[in-house]
Amino acid sequence: MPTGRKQTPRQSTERTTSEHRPVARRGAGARSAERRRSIVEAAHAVFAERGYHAGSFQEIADRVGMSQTGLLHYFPTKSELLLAVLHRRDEITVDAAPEPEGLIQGIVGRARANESLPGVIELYSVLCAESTTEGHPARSYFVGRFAAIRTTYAAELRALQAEGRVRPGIDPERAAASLVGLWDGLQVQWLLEPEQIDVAACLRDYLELLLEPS
Amino acid sequence: MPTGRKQTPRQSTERTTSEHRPVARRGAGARSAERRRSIVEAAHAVFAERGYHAGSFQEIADRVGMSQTGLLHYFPTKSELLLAVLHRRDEITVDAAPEPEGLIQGIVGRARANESLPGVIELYSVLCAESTTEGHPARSYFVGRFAAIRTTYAAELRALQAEGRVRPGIDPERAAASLVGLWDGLQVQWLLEPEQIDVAACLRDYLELLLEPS
DNA sequence: AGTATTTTCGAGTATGCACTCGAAAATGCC
DNA sequence: GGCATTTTCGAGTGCATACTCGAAAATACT
Repeated sequence: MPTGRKQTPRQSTERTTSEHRPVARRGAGARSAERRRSIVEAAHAVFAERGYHAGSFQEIADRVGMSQTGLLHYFPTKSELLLAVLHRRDEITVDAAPEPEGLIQGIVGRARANESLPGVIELYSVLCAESTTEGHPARSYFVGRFAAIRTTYAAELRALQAEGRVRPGIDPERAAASLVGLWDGLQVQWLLEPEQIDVAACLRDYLELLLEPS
Repeated sequence: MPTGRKQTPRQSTERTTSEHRPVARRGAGARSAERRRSIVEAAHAVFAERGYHAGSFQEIADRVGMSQTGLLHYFPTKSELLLAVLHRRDEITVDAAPEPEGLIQGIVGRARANESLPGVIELYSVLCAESTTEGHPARSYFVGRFAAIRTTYAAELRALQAEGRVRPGIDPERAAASLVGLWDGLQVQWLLEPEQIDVAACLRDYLELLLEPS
């Protein structure tokens, strides 16, 4: 057995996720939520730039302007902080996602919007691939997230199929997985060479291939 | 400025890449090449399982059955070892790639073949995303590799287009980037849930959408 | 003002990391 | 056997890491 990493779990007696503090409301408490938010924000940036393993408490603490130990008061372990960042990211993208339009408009629009916030994409792409490594704390998060997105897209495609608007011979499940994969794969290329890759245009091309010319 | 990482470059006086030792051929020399190969092999496995940052000289040395310092005799820096691994990977996949068939057969066949060697895919997916982080030693490798693959595919698509075998309205450059992205993105999902994703089938679906039904 | 509570941090622990140094052991040519 | 060279490693360096401990400072409710 090779060395391996320690990363003790630490049980985390309460307030594991982040919301609904128990009951106690004494002392300087109002500032707490704000602090947590700014920490999560800084952690988001650091994990996006460096990845989970290479990102450190120290750097996050530096950015937020407090000591490393002060930070540990809010997030006692690194993986807890990571999960808080990921869930925060969900909130952000859900908030910024009315998606009232059809499948094409919605996806292409979101892809265009993503171009202006590269940090979010970077976090997603880097952590997503990193999470396939052994014992990564974000693994189950990404497994669940991918499954959810795939079923959502598959349902939308089946609905369009019922209207006869999908080109014949398309399998909705496979097309949903392909759509997700295409998006993520293009984003990685875009991160490496933003000039060369037009994520939204490629996605539109693909979706137009899927749908009936009508 | 936050802490940051050291990672001194170290100049590497000679034999930077790996091949063509200078002239000296004395002492126990024949074993050297074999050793290097087994080290690169072990490093390949470790980087695939853990990524570059989380993978360590110590674990690689353990697997190859030698001391960490002994390993450093062959690869004086970690990034040199990484690049050796990546170039070795190129050799492997080029060797196993006759690709005499057409675009579809070739790509789908290679995707199927990849299913039996998950380590190779894992290495590729993990390092590729990791390389988008700041100052990653594999960044330029992946930039170059993506560009090369895209131009290859784009050329093949243009050739098919000249034969009238491509569905009208397809942009070869964007389709090439999409093909690469689709493949990579699907592989990440496959790494997370091998049962749920059929990479080769999805690729075939996409390629059949690109080409004229004929 | 007093006090319970929260927030913050300085100092420390144990560990892992890439990498250095210097020398012993192994090896092959003469 | 002698010798130049290569291969190997033990010991060490300096640094970064996640995380602990205990106490001081800040805060707000009474």
